[in-house]
Amino acid sequence: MLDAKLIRSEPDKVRQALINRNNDTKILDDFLELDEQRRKVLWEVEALKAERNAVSEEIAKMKKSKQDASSEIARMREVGSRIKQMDSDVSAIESRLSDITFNIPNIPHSSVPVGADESFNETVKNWGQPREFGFEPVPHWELATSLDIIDFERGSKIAGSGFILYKGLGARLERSLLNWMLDVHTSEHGYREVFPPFLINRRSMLGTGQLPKFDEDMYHTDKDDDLYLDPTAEVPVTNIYMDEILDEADLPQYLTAYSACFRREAGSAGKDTRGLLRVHQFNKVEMVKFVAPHTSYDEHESLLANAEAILQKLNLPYRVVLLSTGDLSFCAAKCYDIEIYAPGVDQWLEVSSCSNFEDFQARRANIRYRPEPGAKPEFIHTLNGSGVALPTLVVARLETYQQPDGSIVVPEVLRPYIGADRIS
RNA sequence: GGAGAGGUGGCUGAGUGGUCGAAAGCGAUCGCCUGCUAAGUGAUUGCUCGGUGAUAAACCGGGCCCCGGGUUCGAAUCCCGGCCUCUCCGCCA
Repeated sequence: MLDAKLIRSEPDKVRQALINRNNDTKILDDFLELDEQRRKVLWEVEALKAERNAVSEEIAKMKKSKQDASSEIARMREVGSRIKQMDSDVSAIESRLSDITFNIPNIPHSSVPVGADESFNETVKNWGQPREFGFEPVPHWELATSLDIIDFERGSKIAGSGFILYKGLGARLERSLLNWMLDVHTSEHGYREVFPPFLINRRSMLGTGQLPKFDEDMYHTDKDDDLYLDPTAEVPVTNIYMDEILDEADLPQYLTAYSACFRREAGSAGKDTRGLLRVHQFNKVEMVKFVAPHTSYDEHESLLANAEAILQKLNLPYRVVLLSTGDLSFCAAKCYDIEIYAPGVDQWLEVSSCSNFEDFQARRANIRYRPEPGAKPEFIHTLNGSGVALPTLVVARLETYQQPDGSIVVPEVLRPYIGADRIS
């Protein structure tokens, strides 16, 4: 969320950000009005409390010297009940205000192209050449089904459509990719591995911004637990330091984690959802960074490079897209998407999203650090990027490395993990 | 799931209705002392909201002793609910 002081003092900046994001600005006006109201009521109730504190102290003294304090007590009884009423007014206002604040998106960074939708996104890099085929490449669901490495029908039978059953070398490939990516990030990119819970409480979901806006995209446990299935390891990993004040020496901190990811992806059906293109449960390796504010844009570039390295090692052509203000996600100040080419479906598919949230998530999750010993705590900056998401990676992998006979070549780097050089 | 114990500042830990934002110790910061280190010594040392002010320093006020309610003129302290931790029992991959 944004700093209330910033919204108050520079409302035009916030208004412009909302316009650039193609959002309604009414939310800003609601905030300003309610914020004014809050301070007015707060001022009154605090004056009453100050009086109560002072008189209570006098009462204590009078009682000690055996004086009669009954008229003061009677008066304070009145004051007390007014305070009670006003306190409940304040908390009603504050809860409405926090609903509003939690729904105001981040302000895009100045380097983000301004535009209402994805047509304003900028491709900033192309790497590799899509492979030339001497035959017609087939989509991954055909390859995987005929090789019996993914069983879409039985996956649906067990859980429903969008839930995938990997078999044999398909399962092995899944596991190999996860292990290999984690190994690359930990041994070559300086990340520390963590293995987080997959069920997440409400507070954490608020902290990283999945709630309150995207409730309907999340799986939620029934009964009284009030737990969400994690939609990405970003959530549990970023919230590791919720409500903490880190030392400057603790930064920067690079964490990487595998998690299964659960998303409803409600309303989707049709051509773009076949095979692995849109699933409700998938595997992903995520990278999360906690950094000092002045370093976050450099850290953002190296985060992107860490994700790119995975694709380069697999020799999969990709492009890097800088998202425009209209396509930028709610919490992000700046975001690069990495898309890989999948020849069988002839599409560029998002395989990673690398975002700098600046202090937006840190403020929600209350994650701070001391710039130096004894200094006032400041909010840190958080970043994260997929490193990378498996479904689209597997799609591109299968389709790119397919052979005329329907078998699939295993890239060099994965052979030690899979224990085979070809899936056939 | 059942029974019990407990949750106080960066840490240890005292505090059962008023002068307690909280003793003491440790740690940390700044200074003094010291050939260096250690020891000693003095001072400082929480977070947050609002106001005045320059979105400074400083000052004034509110709130915070796990969280939320309640009792009371007044709550770290009493009562209720919740969360978490530990111990024992049960169940279990």
